Amino acid sequence: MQGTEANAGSRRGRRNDPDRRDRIIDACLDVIAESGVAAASHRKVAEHAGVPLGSMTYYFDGIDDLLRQAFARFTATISERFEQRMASAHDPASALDAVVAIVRDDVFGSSRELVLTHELYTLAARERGYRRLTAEWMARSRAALERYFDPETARLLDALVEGLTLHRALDDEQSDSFDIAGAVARVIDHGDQNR
Amino acid sequence: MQGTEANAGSRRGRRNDPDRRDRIIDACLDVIAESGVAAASHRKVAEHAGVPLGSMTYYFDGIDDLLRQAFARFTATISERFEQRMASAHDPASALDAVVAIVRDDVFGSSRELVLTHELYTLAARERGYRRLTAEWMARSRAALERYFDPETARLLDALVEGLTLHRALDDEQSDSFDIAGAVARVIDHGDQNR
DNA sequence: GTGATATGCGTACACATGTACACACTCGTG
DNA sequence: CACGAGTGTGTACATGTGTACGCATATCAC
Repeated sequence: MQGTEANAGSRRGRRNDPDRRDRIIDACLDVIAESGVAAASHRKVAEHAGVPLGSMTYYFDGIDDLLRQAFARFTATISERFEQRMASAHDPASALDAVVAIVRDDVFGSSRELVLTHELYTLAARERGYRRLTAEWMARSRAALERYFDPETARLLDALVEGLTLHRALDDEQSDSFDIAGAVARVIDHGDQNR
Repeated sequence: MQGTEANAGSRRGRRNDPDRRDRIIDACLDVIAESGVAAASHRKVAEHAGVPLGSMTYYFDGIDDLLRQAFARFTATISERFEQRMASAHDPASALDAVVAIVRDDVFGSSRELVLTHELYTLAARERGYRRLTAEWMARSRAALERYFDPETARLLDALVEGLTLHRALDDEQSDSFDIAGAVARVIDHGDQNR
């Protein structure tokens, strides 16, 4: 149905020059962040990446493939960074600090990641394929949190972070003065933070 | 720049038959829920609503106008329902029950509202015009919560609900067994619930 | 040098889109 | 009955889209 030839995937050229592939994926994420998934056309991405249009279908099996790979890279990058930051913590208290710092950076940092995240969420809310990506992402961040908190607290923390980020993103003013650390502490204080 | 004629808005016909307008908006939301904002074209919405293509530009000033009005109706509907449910509560405890019930319904109910919400969030994350909509929406739900909880708790609750909904939407399994009531209570118990 | 083979790209094509605009049609007024 | 203003629609057009495919170019064995 969707592969035009049965053996196309593995035979049609070795797909050299991974640098170029990477550049295309990066450009794709840039375009999505700037103008949305809907605007991420072969032509626009190609122009942004400085590659000819023909390269698009050469390096990727259609635009769906490109989008999927772009978001896969995005979630991988974010997850890695999250795990790195969490790994530098050595007890629940410093883990909390790390969480707060991450929220801060996601919130005050460039809106690029925020927009990309929402674009992915939207795709995931409708298509199961992308939901695999978001589910894995969430699982990884929960796992990182569970090194310092019990599972229920970890889940709650994760949800809270998500919600706070959302609120900040969708409300222009208002949230500036919000005390992130206090909110997080309030969720934690109550529970029994173990291990 | 974007109005073709200066007086177009108020003069070009009285735009009768509001029923038809409404039907188009409903159809638009249906299409968005089913296939996303990107797929909500004049033609598809027209077909879905059972109106000719020409009606699209007749009743709305282009597709942006249609989308904006569709989402405006969506947020208004949701907000009203939320306020109604919250109004039926008479003390913090029953208000909590109402919140839990709403989360349940949003989570287990049809995915339509969930998908629409994400589509709107995505738009809002990138365009200020839609952010006005989401900001107002959030303000209304916070105000409803503040009838029973102090502002900080209300904000936290709101964020938590948002986060939980998100998690449930983006993770196929896993969240089934999650204890919503417990999570909400945990946020509340700690704080001083006043008024 | 000479051919062969894999790599990469320019281009064309069928199709979908938003929107404008000329045309029917209705209906109330004289 | 005549007619004219206003309501609503069919259609055409310019533009942008994904993708296939024929052709150029580089690389390498001999």
